[in-house]
Amino acid sequence: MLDERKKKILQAIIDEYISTAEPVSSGMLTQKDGLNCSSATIRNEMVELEKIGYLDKPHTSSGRVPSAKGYRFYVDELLKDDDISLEEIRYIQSKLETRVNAIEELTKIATNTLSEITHYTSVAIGPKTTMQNIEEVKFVLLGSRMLMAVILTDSGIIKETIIKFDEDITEEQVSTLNFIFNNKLKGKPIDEIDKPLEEYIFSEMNYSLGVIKPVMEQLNKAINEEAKVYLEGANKAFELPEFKSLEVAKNFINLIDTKEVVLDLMNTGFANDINVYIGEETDNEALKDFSIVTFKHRYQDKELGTIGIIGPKRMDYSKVISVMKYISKKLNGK
Amino acid sequence: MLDERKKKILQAIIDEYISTAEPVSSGMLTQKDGLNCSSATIRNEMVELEKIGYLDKPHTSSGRVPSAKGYRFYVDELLKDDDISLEEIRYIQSKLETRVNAIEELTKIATNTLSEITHYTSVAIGPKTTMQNIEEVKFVLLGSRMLMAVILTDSGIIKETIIKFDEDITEEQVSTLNFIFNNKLKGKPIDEIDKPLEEYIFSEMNYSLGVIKPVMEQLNKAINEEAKVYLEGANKAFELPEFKSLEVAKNFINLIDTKEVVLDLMNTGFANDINVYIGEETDNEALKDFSIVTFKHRYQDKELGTIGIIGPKRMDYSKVISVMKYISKKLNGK
DNA sequence: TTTAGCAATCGAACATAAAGAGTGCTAAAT
DNA sequence: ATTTAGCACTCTTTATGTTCGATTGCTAAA
Repeated sequence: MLDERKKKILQAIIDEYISTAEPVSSGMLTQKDGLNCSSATIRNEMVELEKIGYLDKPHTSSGRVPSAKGYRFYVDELLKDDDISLEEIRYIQSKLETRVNAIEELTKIATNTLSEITHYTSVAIGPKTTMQNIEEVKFVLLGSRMLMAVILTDSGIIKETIIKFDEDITEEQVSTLNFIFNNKLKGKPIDEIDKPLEEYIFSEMNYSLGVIKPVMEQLNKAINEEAKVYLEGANKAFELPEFKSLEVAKNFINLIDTKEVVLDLMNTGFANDINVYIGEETDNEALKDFSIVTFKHRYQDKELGTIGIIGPKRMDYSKVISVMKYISKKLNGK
Repeated sequence: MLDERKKKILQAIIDEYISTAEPVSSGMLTQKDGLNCSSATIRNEMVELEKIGYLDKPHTSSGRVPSAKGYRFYVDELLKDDDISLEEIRYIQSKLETRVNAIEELTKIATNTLSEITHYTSVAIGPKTTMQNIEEVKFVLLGSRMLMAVILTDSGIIKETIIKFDEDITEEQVSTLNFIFNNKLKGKPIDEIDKPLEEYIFSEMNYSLGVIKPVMEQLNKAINEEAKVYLEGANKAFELPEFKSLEVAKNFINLIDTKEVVLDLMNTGFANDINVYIGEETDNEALKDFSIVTFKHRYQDKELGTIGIIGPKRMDYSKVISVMKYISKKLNGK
């Protein structure tokens, strides 16, 4: 579709624009290696590239700027692979090697590392608990009127919640609860605990356990709770030249404060790949100046959440994608 | 120290500036009720107020702006009390009435409410676990190589942590752990669990329980973990006129992203009062354009954390302080 | 002690000009 | 057929000046 020279020029323009944030002129490009032609020739090519929508011009007499379509072509076809240095690899390794006990912590570390290396803002959401199967539910009595329920799912996610009662709970009641839940629910999908439990209680216990109602209520609440969100390096964004525009800055803040838009995007996307959403591609006004790159965080191929980067449309896709691929692989293989 | 008229003028200037963010002119003030004199008289008074450092002038021919010292006088001497409407009281009540099971949730709700009502950004930090006494420690086996430890402190804070082992743990070992911890540690300060435990294990158990080391390590880690931080309404700040300045916006983002400065400030402050830090008063460059108001969140007089507001120097101290007082009282009395 | 009056000061808004960067097009060169 | 030199044209940026209005400080009268 695009001849070699056009590809080279497009790549050069995008690389240049990514690093300077300034419109790229034909004159500038003649100074690059590999392009053995005059500025006039480049100008002619630029008109072509603009015609097919890969480039934009802020105004008549300015240099060119990549369009969303241009970035898309760049990401899909021109990307340098493995744009990650040895130091970066070492740094990531050292961070991920930290011995952690809970998956949440690992997610946090990964998110932080991603932001550190790319210098962009990084977001993570925990897994949807509702999608997991129950491995084990344990109840612990705290004081005399408080119960903690700990749910362990088959992918190792741990979720705990507290249930308060207006009257004292006995150790015996706790044992009964533990018995019921662990015998009847093991391996069941977490969002379907109501039904088997109801059946069981009805058929074998004759509703004898009065504590079951508040427990079920609180468990349901805990399970359906929104996944936790981690945000790292929001301040880094403010060093970017695009944040000179108050409009852009404000949009960004709204994006990461309400989180809704970003999370929606993170919940779409394919499981086995890195997903790139470039500026206005998503048809969402709030995202027009930003790009989002996400991947599903998996451990031994079980989905544990989504981690993403949010940065300017002019983000260093090559680096971001390379680093993500590496982190994703490391997380999964651990 | 200040005669009545000067006080009135100062108050009028600050009130006006708080609501408009524009330098206040002598002419403007003559239109206010209660000041029955000409603009020239007010001008004379203004020079006086400027001389003692309560007012500033952006430039020679502009109106006056309150200085940090001016705000300080305003907060200490001129504040309208109970600047809170019936609707606001109702709103706060309805929010705080929500039945919650964990203290963390209540803190979150209070923080959110505070931000909603004042329209400023609100921050909360949980209590320092180290300052509490242990009420109960419970261990739960999850799977075969994972242990969850749940610590209940005397002020009702619950802290849980996960310990992973390289070999299987038996239910018996768990029982032993529960026995040791609950018999030897009840009522002890949480940051001193090592010593009595060590003594006990040494004298009565002869180090027989091999699992104790990783448990202690992880417990210590959990106890000394930084307190959780809640942030609400960061985006609201961007509606303020002072955020037209990119400099200010950037400072703000850094403040709430790194959090360090704000948390330091929140950790100082007196327990029984509302603490106000106005702009450059703190000698911290990053805070020069902002004010911070904090209070200790208590329940039945036990300290549960700190909640604060961060807003422009020109914040509505009267409203913020009134609302805080009310929320503080409500939280404590619950 | 207060106030009217007024010159002086400064910022904001607007207009204008000059400089510089970059383009598109034309016509010549390869 | 392609490439390129040359040049007019366009648009931004920066600097400069001008006007307008708001507000002050000061002086002198009330």
